[in-house]
Amino acid sequence: MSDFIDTITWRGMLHDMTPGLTEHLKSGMRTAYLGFDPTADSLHIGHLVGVMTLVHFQRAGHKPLALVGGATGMIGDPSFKSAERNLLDMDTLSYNVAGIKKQLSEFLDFSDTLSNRAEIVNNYDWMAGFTFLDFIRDVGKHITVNYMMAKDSVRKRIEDGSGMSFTEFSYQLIQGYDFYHLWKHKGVTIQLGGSDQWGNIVTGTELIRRMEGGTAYALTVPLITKADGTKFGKTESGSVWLDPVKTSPYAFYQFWLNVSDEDAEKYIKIFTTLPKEEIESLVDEHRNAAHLRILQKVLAREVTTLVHGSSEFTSALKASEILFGKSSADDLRSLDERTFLQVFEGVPGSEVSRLSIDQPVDPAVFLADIAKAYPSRGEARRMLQQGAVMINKEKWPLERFITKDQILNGKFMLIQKGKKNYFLVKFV
RNA sequence: GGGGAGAUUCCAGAGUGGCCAAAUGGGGCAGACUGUAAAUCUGUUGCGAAAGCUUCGGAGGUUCGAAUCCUUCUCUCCCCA
Repeated sequence: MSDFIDTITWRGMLHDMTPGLTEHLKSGMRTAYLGFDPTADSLHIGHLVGVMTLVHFQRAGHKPLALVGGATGMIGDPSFKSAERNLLDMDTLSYNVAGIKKQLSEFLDFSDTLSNRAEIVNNYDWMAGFTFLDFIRDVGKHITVNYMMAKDSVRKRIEDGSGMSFTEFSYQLIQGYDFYHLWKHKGVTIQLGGSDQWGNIVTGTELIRRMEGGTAYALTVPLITKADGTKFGKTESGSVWLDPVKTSPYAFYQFWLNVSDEDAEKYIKIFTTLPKEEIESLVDEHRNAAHLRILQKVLAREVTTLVHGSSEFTSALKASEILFGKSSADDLRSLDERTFLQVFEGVPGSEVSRLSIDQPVDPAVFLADIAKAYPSRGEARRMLQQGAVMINKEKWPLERFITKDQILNGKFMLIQKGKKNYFLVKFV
C-alpha cells in the first residue's frame, strides 16, 4: 500500500486536508468519495482532476466511491457561483447521471475480486424518499444557521447583495447529509473534492460528529490553473469534454499537445499515473530539449489513451502527423477514403454539391458562399490575400480559381484556414 | 413615489449636426519568427469585386444632411423616500 498523501502531495494535487488524515490512511484500507454534479451528460477535463484523485486513491490501495449527484443536481451547488443556478428537469438529470456513470466506470477498477473495488452511488437513491419534515427534524436540527452562513461561499453571496434562495442555501446541508449517509452505511470516512468544496465537505464532517460523534475527514485538490491565467479546460470552441462526440479524440489529443511547457510539468503529474522517476526523467529531458515537446507528447498520449483508448490515440496521432507534419498534396491523395475520414473525424466541414464547381469558381466565392468555410466573401478574400489559405496543402493565391481537379479521392477537399484550423469539404 | 445618469460596432470606451463604417484600448483572426509554444513585430477585424448598402436600445419626427437635435417607448444604473 503506497502512501496516498505522499503521492498526491508530490503530484501537486493536495490543497488542504483535515488533521489526522495521514495517520488515518496509514492504518488500513479506507473508503473515500468524491461527488460529480450532473450538469451535463458528459464530464469535461475540469472533472478529470477529481477522477484522477480517485484513481490515485485506489492505486494506493484504498476504496474509491464516485457519487453522482442525482439529488444535489436538482438544487445546484451555489459555492462561489455569482448567481442563482437554473434547475434541471428530471429527464435531463437522469439522462446526465447515466452518461456520467458510464464515463466514470472507464477510469476506476470495479472488479468484484478486488477488496478495494470502486463503486458508483447516486444520492438520489437515499434522498428521494427523505421527506422535508424528516430532513429538517433529523438533519437540520444539528447544524445552526450561523454555522452555515459563516461559510465563505454563502457569505460572499450575501455580502455582495446578490442573495441566495433557500434552496441553494440548503445545498451544503444536503451534501453534508450525503457524507453522513455514506459514512453510516458504506464506511466512508473521507470526502474528496475541489478546493471550492471545502465548506460543503466540512459541513459533512461536522454533521457526522454532531449526529453520532463520529470522525470523518476532508481532503481537497487545488483548482487547476494555467500559467497564462486563462481558464483551464476551455478552448475557443468551449469545454474539452470526455465524450468523443462532443470533443473528438483528435481535438482532445491536440488540447494536451498544445499545453505550455510550464503547465505540462504540472499536468503530467496530475493527469497521468506515470511513476515519479519516469516523470522526473521526462521533465529533465524536456528541459534540455524543450523544442521537442517531449512532455506534451507523453502527456497527450497518456491522457488520450486513458480516456479514449489506444486505438483512438493512434488515429489522433496519425491525424496530427498528417495535418502538422511535412505532408504534401501527394500524401493526401495517397490516403484511401477510410483513413482519410478517420484522420479528419471531428474536423469541421461542410457538404457541397459536385456541380457547384463544374465550372471554375472564384476562390473567395467558393470558400464563403459554397463551402461556408468563412462567414463572408470579404473575409475569405482577406485571408486569401494574406496567404492564410491552403487547399489540399497548397498555398492558394487569390487569383487561382477552384476546379474539379481539387477534389481528392473523388470526394474531398481539405482547406486550411491559417496554420491550425482545418476544414473538410465533402462533395456529394 | 420623487430626482438624476445612461443605452455606440465582439468587449470596454470616445464621438454631441456633415471631415463617422465611427477614435483608442482589449479581444479575435492572419502573416513573419518559432516548438502545432510563449514573447515580439506586422496586417486585419459590418456586407459588397465595385458602385453602393445596412449599423450607434426600439418606433416616429426635424433637417439638404442625424450616432449626434426633438417626441415617445423599452431597458439599465445611481441618489432620496
